[in-house]
Amino acid sequence: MATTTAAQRREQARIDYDAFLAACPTNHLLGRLSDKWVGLVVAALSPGPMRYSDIGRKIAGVSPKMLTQTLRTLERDGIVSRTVTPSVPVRVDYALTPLGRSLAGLLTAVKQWAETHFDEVQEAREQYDAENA
Amino acid sequence: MATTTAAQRREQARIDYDAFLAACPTNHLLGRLSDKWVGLVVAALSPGPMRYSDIGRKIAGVSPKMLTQTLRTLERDGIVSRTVTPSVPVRVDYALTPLGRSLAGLLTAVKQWAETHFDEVQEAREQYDAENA
DNA sequence: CGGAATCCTGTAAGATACTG
DNA sequence: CAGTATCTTACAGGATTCCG
Repeated sequence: MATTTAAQRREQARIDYDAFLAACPTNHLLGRLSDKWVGLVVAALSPGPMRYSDIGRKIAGVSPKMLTQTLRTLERDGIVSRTVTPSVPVRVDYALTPLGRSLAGLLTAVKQWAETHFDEVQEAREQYDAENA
Repeated sequence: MATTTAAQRREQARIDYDAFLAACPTNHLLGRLSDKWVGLVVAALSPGPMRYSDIGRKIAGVSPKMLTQTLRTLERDGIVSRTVTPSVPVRVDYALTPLGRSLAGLLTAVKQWAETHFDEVQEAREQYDAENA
């Protein structure tokens, strides 16, 4: 009998499941939204277009690497647009696309849910922590 | 003049910002939602209560460690309830709380957004990849 | 100014084995 | 059955430095 019993079967299942998850739009979107900086960048860009370093200043604490990385993936997904103005010092503006504004609306919905139920979560936590002294 | 110019200033800003983010309900919720397994567990529990190993079997590819960890944090946040029945082999049931069902509703909203705009994202990506051969 | 390339490190996921 | 304890990796995130 093969020794493939517990571990290998689960590993295979995980591979299949990862593929399934990668193909799942919802899961993918959640991964995107949950990214530490994505929410902040979208929020920063909501009022209007901004330059690279303005975003960096507004977000305060982001390294250039992460800012670029975040903006790149958002640009690739059609969430933000990138406009280069080849003046003497280069000028690059970022703005939300229509799709990006739609995403901002979704974030607003999440925000409202969070604000509505935040105290319930807090209460549940305090109770849980009290019970598990 | 002090040598604290670029790096240290940003580090300080990051500390402040981390505190700000930790206190932000929206950001915190996003972090929770984005957790790889949370969405799956909530989805698995949506139809009704389930036992520990049933969830593990349904999710397929989750290690006992991650399953327990996920369930614990969800329980602490008041998203799921944990019921122990001290029979001969112990039996533990997990179920969504009202708050958990509310969260499931939010996930549904996210899902709908994802399904609605997924093709736009796909298109944007293909175009982006084509331009950056 | 707006990035790209490189290296380094902390965290956290996962495998594995064991317990009440 | 329902976990816990431990170990090991992988990779995201950040500092730093240099280029167009």
